[in-house]
Amino acid sequence: MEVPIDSKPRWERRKDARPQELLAAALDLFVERGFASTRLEDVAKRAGVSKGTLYLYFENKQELFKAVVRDNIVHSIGEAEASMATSDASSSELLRSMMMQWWEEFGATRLAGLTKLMMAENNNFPELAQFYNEEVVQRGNALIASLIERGMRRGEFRQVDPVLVSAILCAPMTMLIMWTHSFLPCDVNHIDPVAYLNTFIDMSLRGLQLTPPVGA
Amino acid sequence: MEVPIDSKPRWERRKDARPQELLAAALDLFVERGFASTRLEDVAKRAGVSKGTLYLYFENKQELFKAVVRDNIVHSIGEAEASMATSDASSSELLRSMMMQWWEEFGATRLAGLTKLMMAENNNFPELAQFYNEEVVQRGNALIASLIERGMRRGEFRQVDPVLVSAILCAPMTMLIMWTHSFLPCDVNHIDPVAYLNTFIDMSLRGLQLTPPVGA
Amino acid sequence: MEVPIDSKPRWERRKDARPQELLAAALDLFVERGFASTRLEDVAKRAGVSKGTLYLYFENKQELFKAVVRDNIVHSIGEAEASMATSDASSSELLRSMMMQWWEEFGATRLAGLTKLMMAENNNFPELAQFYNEEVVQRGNALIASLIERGMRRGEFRQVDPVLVSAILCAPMTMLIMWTHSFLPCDVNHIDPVAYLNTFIDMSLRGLQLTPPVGA
Amino acid sequence: MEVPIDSKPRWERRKDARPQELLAAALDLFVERGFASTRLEDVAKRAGVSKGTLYLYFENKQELFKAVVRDNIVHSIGEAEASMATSDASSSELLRSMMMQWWEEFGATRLAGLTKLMMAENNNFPELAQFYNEEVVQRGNALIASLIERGMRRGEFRQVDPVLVSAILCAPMTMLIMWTHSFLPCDVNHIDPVAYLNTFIDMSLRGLQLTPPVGA
DNA sequence: TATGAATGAGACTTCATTCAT
DNA sequence: GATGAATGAAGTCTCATTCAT
Repeated sequence: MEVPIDSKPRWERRKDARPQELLAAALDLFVERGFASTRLEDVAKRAGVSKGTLYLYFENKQELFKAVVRDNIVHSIGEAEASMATSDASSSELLRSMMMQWWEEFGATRLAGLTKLMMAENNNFPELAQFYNEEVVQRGNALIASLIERGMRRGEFRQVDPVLVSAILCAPMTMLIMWTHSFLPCDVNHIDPVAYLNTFIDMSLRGLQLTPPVGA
Repeated sequence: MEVPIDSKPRWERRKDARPQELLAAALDLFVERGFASTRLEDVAKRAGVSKGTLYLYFENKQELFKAVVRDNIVHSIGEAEASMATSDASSSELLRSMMMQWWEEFGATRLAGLTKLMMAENNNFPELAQFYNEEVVQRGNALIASLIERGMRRGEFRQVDPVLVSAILCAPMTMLIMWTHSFLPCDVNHIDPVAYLNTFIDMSLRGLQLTPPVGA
Repeated sequence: MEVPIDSKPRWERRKDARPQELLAAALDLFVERGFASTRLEDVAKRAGVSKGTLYLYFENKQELFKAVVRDNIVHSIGEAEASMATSDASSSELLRSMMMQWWEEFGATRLAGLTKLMMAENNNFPELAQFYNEEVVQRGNALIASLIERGMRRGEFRQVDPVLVSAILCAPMTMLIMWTHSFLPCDVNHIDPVAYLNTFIDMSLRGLQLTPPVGA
Repeated sequence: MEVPIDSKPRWERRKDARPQELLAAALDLFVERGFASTRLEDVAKRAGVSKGTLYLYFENKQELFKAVVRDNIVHSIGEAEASMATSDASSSELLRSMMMQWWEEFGATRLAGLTKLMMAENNNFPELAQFYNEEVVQRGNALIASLIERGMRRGEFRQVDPVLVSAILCAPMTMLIMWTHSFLPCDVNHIDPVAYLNTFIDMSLRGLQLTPPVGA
């Protein structure tokens, strides 16, 4: 890493690398201990810098957290939005593939700890809660809602309230994270996340299908 | 209460009027502000005693928290178990009525704050998390699972994995609580809980119905 | 001091004494080092208590300072207002006696350090500046202005703008303090404050007299 | 400049364009915010250099401060001394015109901020206080004192102590600066400086007049 | 039992100063 | 000479916990 690839002096390239090192250290500790219990001194120490250096890059603790969220979550929502816009799969398949991909690339990773963190501490940090709600929750819901609308528009899904249904579809995914990060350690009946998701998607797609089953 | 006298943990043995007042005050504040942000001075003030008195009954803040959870959480589930056993309604109707009743009698009340609290703080209280998982999560899931099995047995529901489906059915209910106690204050698209539940139940019942829709 | 005169336990009477001990310590240090340079830990140490104890009695550093000002300055302005209201001396004599008394009881004492402090640091602490301006500067000026008006009303002084003149009359007194607390240590031509004040009062009274001197 | 090359203090020897830019920037910020609240980073930024560069020219913050005072304050007094020596106006008129001119050319300008600054921060810099006292305060007072003596010599003023009176005459002028730079922002009863000065000069000249008013 | 004054460790944040480049 | 990233001491404020009464 420290090999001088370009003409910049080492300490200047250092400046470019610093924020990422700090964000990585902060992500680790926020996920591990939560927001309030994470001490900035520890973040700095893990990144191999001093306390004061943090403040060269982030105005304060909350801004550091926002930067972590932006760098890790907000960014990938954009990609999902883009990929949905260009897909020509059936809405059922699209819903399934997006959910499974979301699980692989987010829910099953360390990043999901940020979701758990926000659910746990948002009441104590209203500004963070608002930020997260706007940048993540609302956008995530909107993405799913637009997928529902796509399915209805294309005659694949029956008519439903896309806002309510997207909230319903997001709930088990969030819960999966909460379980993983909360009760999993003490849960003897481990639920297999992939089986859970597949079962849920099956059930949801049946529930969304155009022609109601006989006798409903 | 149901526990033999000698097996009671020490914190429970001293129970008389005073500790109950403290627990009530602590419940209010923990639900309102979370664990870390609740100051013992405020708990004492609300209970009308001095800060020092708290320490006569609870060794420290964590023990107070544990006592609050233990004292409040287990009660409702037994009733639900009993009422299900005696019902002769269709499983669809039973599922719907139990969920709506659960919302009215638990989800919409202050007690639901304990669910949010447990989800938020369980990492800090592993022992408590296990207790909660066993006494609440598992029993709640088992109750729903037995309802699914009842429906399958009676030919009302198609064959599914009752454990997975019960986890799926519980998720939106828990999420409803999390939203109510977390992002609701800053969420502009307020979701009506009853509409949400009804939509979810409709969708789930369709997804559980015996005859799959044409073309599925 | 600690002899139990009344029925209160010793530590409880301590609570009554504390604020005064803290205010005394704070006055010492504020005067000696200024507002910004005074560390609360030092105030606490001088009062023989711990850092945290300060916060039992004063919300923060600024409130502590305000309390010091209230306890030492605001309070004595009230007395001066009262004593002026009841005096039947000539306005000239009243002006002179009030000024000399002010010097003895305030300007020449340690308290005057608070005036110097406020002039020095008000720009950095706008809230304190406003407080001091309203509670001390304005009230002090108003007191002198009302004395001017008294003199004009009783035909002792010529017609002047009482607001401007009171500002003028206050200026040398304040400057006396600034000198005493600023350049005195290095000023070789020490000015005798009493002579200075008398000269100033003589000059001012001549300047205020009803009949202008011949040839003016 | 007028000093022989070798006797210049080291900091002065390096003077070229850069230090002047730094001093100008420092003057701005010291006047605006005071000593303690001025951040060297801001000084550097305003001068268009980096923080480190400051330390090439000034040993530390205090030395920078001293340099600013030396560089800005001493100049004007010499001019006033010269202009008084050549005037043949009446001493009353001379006093009035010098005071008004002083206000226009110094008191009302940004430079006056240095006076306020010196009064505010001198306790933290005893060496600087002495310098300022000798070079500014004493010389200013002596100038006014010689004007009083001129008036007495020419039979225009009654016999007074010129040292005391000059101190008295300087006080409101300094106070005018202190007010302008201190409480003006929060003072609702804004005093017009020119009116204030005129009132003060009127009053003082009456107080200095040869023939005492009838009944004094 | 009950009180509540007192404690003191600990967290965030600022900024003068240094130093490798 | 010039840079600007990095440092770390210092200061305010909080609050769980203790203990003399």
